[in-house]
Amino acid sequence: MTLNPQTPKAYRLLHDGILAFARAEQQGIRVDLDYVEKKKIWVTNKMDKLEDHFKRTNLYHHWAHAVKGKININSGTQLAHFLYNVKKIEPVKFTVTGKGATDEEALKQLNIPELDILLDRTRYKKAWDVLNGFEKEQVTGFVHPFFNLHLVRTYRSSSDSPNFQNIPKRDEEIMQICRRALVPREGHQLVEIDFSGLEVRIAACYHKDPKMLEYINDPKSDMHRDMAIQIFMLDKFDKTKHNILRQAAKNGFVFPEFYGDYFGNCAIGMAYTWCKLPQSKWDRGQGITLDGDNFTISDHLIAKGISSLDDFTDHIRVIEKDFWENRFPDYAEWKDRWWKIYQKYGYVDLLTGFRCSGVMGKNDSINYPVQGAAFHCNLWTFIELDRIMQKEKWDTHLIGQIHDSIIMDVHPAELPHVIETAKRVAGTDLRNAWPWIIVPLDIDIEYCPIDGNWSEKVKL
DNA sequence: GGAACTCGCCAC
DNA sequence: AAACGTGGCGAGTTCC
Repeated sequence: MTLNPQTPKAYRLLHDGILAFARAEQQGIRVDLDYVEKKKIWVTNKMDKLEDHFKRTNLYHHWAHAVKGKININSGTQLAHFLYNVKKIEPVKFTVTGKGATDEEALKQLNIPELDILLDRTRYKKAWDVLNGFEKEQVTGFVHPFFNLHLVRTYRSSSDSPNFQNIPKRDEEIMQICRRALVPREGHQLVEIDFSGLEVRIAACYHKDPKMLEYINDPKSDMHRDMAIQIFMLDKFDKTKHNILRQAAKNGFVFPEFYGDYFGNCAIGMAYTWCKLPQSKWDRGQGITLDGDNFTISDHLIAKGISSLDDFTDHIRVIEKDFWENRFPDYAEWKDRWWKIYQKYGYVDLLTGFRCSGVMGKNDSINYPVQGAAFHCNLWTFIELDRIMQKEKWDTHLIGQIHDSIIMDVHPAELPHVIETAKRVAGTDLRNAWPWIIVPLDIDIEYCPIDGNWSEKVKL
């Protein structure tokens, strides 16, 4: 892609950003090499046991026979051929090239217990790959991930060698295995600051939808809670019992809708990923259990008259229509307007002074400027903290960044000052520098114990 | 023997 | 009518 800053200030942001990132790259992140070495063996053992278990199944022997002994359990291609051509199972999911898929979602739905062993092994293999990456890239006990500003078409950053922006987090066990490897310098602690709801807030700077601004400005309001109530037809929202449904609404409906997805995919995603419900007709007792109740999500939905994925999809269709027509009409209008601008001029401009051009679809023309400008808020904050860190000669260092967050290796005595500074830079200075930010911005802080590791991160 | 591709999976 | 944005990386596979 071609970098396309339209103003000296925009150019300057990248120039200063590269220099600040270079300092973080040079600093690096400390790795517990003893741990990595031992844990890789442990993970290998785990994988071997699962492999042995799988090798004792009939499915394995059929597969081995089908490929004349040249079986490779790491090969999705081979598995697809065996399942869909040899065994003639009808795929429930297809890849972009139209072949039967063998990812987790596809295999789970085949209801073949033997395949669960294979899927479990894949989890550990992922962990092994991450640990191996740290080991391969470390130099005298430190990894030095690169943070690139010239590779992403939305003007976000990328990271490599190792990629510091995709270390497992969601799967608790795999997260623990991987993040335990990253530690602070002696006597220090790892701290992460992250912007709350950054992309949603920056999007609001473009479309200025009053309902969205209300959600952002009123700390008592909660868009995801409201959507959970609507989607799952809750009479009363219980913070602990229904938190999983709030997560489902947020990550399965609200965010995909903002990215340009539609109700069909959202319904499938929410039913499968979050509620653990099958694609067929739902029976009572299926799916996740609502915390503190002897009551599953299917019990609840069936009682509300929704007893299959088809019913649920119809339901989400209505909610989508309401979402864009009644809840966020100005946001919806902005999306159409922005797409028309792209169609007329062939480019869209970011609020931060950059231009996106080239062939784009509607979703791109809406997503790129939001993603880019949101990241630039994080970049500006990174640059400013880096500048202050040098000027005040902190024994605290910026060591990484993940789109809307900054990771630091902090001297404990400096922690209060670092937090205070970060809150001021992100919450006040940034808005003063960029008056187009018409929404409040704030950061959440997470920290690890002194001499702890990155898996021990907790909210302040 | 390496480049290019596909697939799957991790993050935001 | 059609239908999810941005990356990196490993492994397997195919092509030249």
